[in-house]
This record gives sequence, structure tokens and C-alpha cells, in this order.
Amino acid sequence: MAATTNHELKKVLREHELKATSQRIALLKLLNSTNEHFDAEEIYFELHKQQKNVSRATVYRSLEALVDQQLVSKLDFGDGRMRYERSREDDEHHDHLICEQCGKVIEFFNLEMEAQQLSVCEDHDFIPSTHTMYIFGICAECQALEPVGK
Amino acid sequence: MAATTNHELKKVLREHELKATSQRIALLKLLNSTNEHFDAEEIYFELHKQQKNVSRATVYRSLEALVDQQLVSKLDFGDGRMRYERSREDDEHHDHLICEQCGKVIEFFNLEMEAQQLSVCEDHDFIPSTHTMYIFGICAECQALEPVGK
DNA sequence: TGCGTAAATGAGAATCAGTCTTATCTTCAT
DNA sequence: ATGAAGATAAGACTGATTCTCATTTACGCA
Repeated sequence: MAATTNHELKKVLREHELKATSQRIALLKLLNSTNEHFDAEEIYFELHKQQKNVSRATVYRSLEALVDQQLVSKLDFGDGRMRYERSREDDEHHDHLICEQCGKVIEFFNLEMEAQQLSVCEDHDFIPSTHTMYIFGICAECQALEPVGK
Repeated sequence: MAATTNHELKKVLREHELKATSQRIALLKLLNSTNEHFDAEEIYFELHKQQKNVSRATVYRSLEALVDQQLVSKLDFGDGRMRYERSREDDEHHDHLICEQCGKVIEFFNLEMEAQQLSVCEDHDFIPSTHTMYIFGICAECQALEPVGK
């Protein structure tokens, strides 16, 4: 889903049985253009910077629809608001390292970890649908700035 | 931290540089007496059932203090409110399987998974402090009720 | 054991993310 | 081009959590 032109995005939306409104196109275009993990308010703000005066309610409703259709991923960093990122072409799930100092988000994928998760589910006769895995800590840059050496 | 008497709890609180107020003692005692994952409102309600008329603000503030001192763990199941559980004696971290049908929470611990997490952190020169790992899906009982066979 | 002070609490106002309502537009199949 | 289904704007509303501030309590010290 690397679509970036209005026409392509329109097509993508229709393929997912969503009406191709200008608001949704703007939203998808924004998320497709960045690797940032925006929250709803930031998305609202970014759209307004682009003269796309989408209402807050529409930001939330559109994000919900796009998440349902897996065109967008919803992330919960545990700080009380949800973040959103474009979903990746490959269906490859990735998880996140989150720096508690600077807020940077580092993505990673670890096959062995995914395998272990499946194994745990099997052990408990549990059918997994999704998972969230966030590791909080201090990133390399922040370690350099404020040596935690002690 | 298997303390359960008022005296023991008082000692535990003082060891963590927290004033041993009756509210905090009641709260700790409640969480130590169960394996439930209560949210703040449930805790507020449970305390009132026991004639401990702790205010909501105090429930939140005390929980925060206890979490800071690692006497209590805070869990984010992603449904808009935080849950709290007593922290475990052994430092053994456990993670959660959460049934999307009935809300049941199954705890698990997987050494290999923890090892993989450390390895990921090393790869990224990242110093981990905590992590959250929740697997959402359907538990065995709910599968039996509503066969997902399909 | 009584005191003073820093810390904690209660009550309710305030905040903040997110959802809902309703009247008004758009999209798009026909 | 047209109308029904679906989407939007604006702001009210909700529910969880935090804040404010006046009052109370814990506890180290005299």
C-alpha cells in the first residue's frame, strides 16, 4: 500500500469499501508520507497546516475506519493517547522500543520472539488475534548525553 | 512482599519512604489479597465496601506512589483504563494473555521470550527498564462457547 | 508524650482523549 | 442528474485521571 497519489488512494479506499472522501484521502496521504507515530491531535494539527480543515471527530472516525481496514495501525504507548502509523506493505508485524528520555521510537522485528508468542498461546489453548509489545528504556543517544554509568 | 498484617504493611511502606497512612495500608492489603486486576474505580468501590472511605483522588495518588515504589504493578490492557495488581515476590516478570470475548486475563512467563527481548535491546544499544507484552485473542472457554471453526 | 512541619487527604473542579448527536453535506450507483 | 446511504462539522458529552486548595495526619524531635 505505497499509494501516494489522490487517484491511487481513492482506489485503495474503494477497495476497502470506504467512501473516498477528501478528508480520508488527506489523512491517508499524511500517514503514508511519514514514519512518525502521530497521535490524533497531531494529525488534526498537521491536516490544518495543510489547509485541510478536517474536524476532530472526523479524524477519530476516519482513523477508526482505516484501522478496521488495516490501512493504518493503532499503537498504544501507554501514555494515555493512541498513536497511528501507516501499516506496512509486508504483513510483517513489528514491535517498538520506546525511549523514556527523548520519546524516540525504534522499530524492531524478531522472528524468534513471535514464535515464542505462538508457543505460549498454544500452551494455553489460546487463539491470538493481535499483540502489543513495547520495551521502555533509554536509547543509545540518551545514554551518551546523560551517562547512567553510576 | 507477602505482608498482610497492618504492622507488616506499615513496615513495608516505611521501608519505601512512604508514610504509612490507613488509606495506603487498606489499598495494599486489598491488592495483596487477590489476583484480580482491578481498575481504579473497582478499587475505590472495594475499599468503600470495607468502610474504608478513601477518596478517588487518594486512590489514584496512592496507586501512583505504590507503583513508583514497585509495590504494585500498573497494567494497560488498552481499553482506556489502567489496572493494578500486587507485584510479585520473586522478581519474575510475567505477561498477559487477554481474552477479547470474556475479558479473562491469563498470566504467563516465558524465559526464552525475555531473553529475546534482551537480545533485541543489545542489538539497538538500548537499556531496557520495563516492557509490556499483551497478547489479545480468544481463550479456550470462549472458543468452546462460540466455535470459531469456520 | 506533645508539637510542628512536611506530606497526605477529601471534595470537587478541571483536564484530556475520545465519542456521540444532529443537522447538513458528499459520494457514487443508477 | 438524482437520491439514498454514508460522511462530515461543531460542539456537547463522557469517563478516566489529575489538579487545587483547604484541612488533616504521620512521625521525628524536644
